[in-house]
Amino acid sequence: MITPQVLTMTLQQAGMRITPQRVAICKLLAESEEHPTAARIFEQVKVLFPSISLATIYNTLETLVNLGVVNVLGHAGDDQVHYDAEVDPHVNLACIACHRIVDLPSEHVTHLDHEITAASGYKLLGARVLYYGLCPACQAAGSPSHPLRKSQTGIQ
Amino acid sequence: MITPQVLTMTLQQAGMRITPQRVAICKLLAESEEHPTAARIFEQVKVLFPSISLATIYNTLETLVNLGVVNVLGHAGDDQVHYDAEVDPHVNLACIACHRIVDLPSEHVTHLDHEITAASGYKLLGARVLYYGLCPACQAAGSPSHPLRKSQTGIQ
DNA sequence: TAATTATTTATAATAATTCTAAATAAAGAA
DNA sequence: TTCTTTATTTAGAATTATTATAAATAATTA
Repeated sequence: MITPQVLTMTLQQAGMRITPQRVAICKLLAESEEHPTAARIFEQVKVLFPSISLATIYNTLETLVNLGVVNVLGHAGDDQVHYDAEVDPHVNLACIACHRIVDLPSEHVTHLDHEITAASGYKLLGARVLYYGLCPACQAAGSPSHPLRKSQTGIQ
Repeated sequence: MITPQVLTMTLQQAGMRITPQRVAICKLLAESEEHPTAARIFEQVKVLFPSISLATIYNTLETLVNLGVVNVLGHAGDDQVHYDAEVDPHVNLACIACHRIVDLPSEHVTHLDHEITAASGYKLLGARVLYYGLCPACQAAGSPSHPLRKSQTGIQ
């Protein structure tokens, strides 16, 4: 579990100013259970800062990603990039029916970093581990028939 | 290593017609060492089929993804979605400097499916396992200074 | 305080992807 | 084969997430 403070402190240590907008974005990212998109963050921060601009959201996200404290999950069926403030190794599980993404601790994923580093010689900066499928609830509601239609998956 | 035949047979078994355009796209996907984008596939297939449309590329990719024989890696620093015809468990490694993506076999990743299925109850349909960092060559050429600037990463 | 610099905002621009409708090709029946 | 029906492709328009730009604002320093 990451705290809002870690995010804001990271910005500060990178020489950036701690503005109220950035604090709000960091707080939302750290405390959100979902894996928000820029648009979702925008509409939530807008409640506190009605004049905030989408550009500020994108700028701050980009900075946090580049500093390595936020990961990018990519699209998850809605044409929007999802972000994850939890950068410790874990699996993200997206349901293609209800479009929710949940976190899953994983014994194997915790070892991946070292395995990859040792085998490849890469200097790792981030990861995007997203599995997709049908969650138990959506399976019970009736799984999609094959061949799958676009509206049924949407993972891109 | 997947073969072009597996892809075309999958289309056939799903009740779709085997057109020359689809065969060409399947062949390219299966034989490509890179992890191509729709635009890249388009320009390569265009050599054989000068009249092919981008819409055909997108339609075929969408179908193959929905049938589970092609995975979506998402953006890799170039604002374009990358595809991977290798759906057996492996790690995709993207270099944020040279923007190349390579495959990496992984002992841990091969076990992830079962671990996730057992722990979550999800019915898994696909995965997106992309790690990003600096490849050995780009490390030697000089790693980016912190804080990272946008043009240096580009993973989104 | 004034001067400087970083940040935010609003809006325009970009471009990947999707949609639409007409044209074309394939499959099956007679 | 030819006719009929259906699937597919094409070209181009439409959509929309994201990025870029420039003016306005806020923070910082002296």
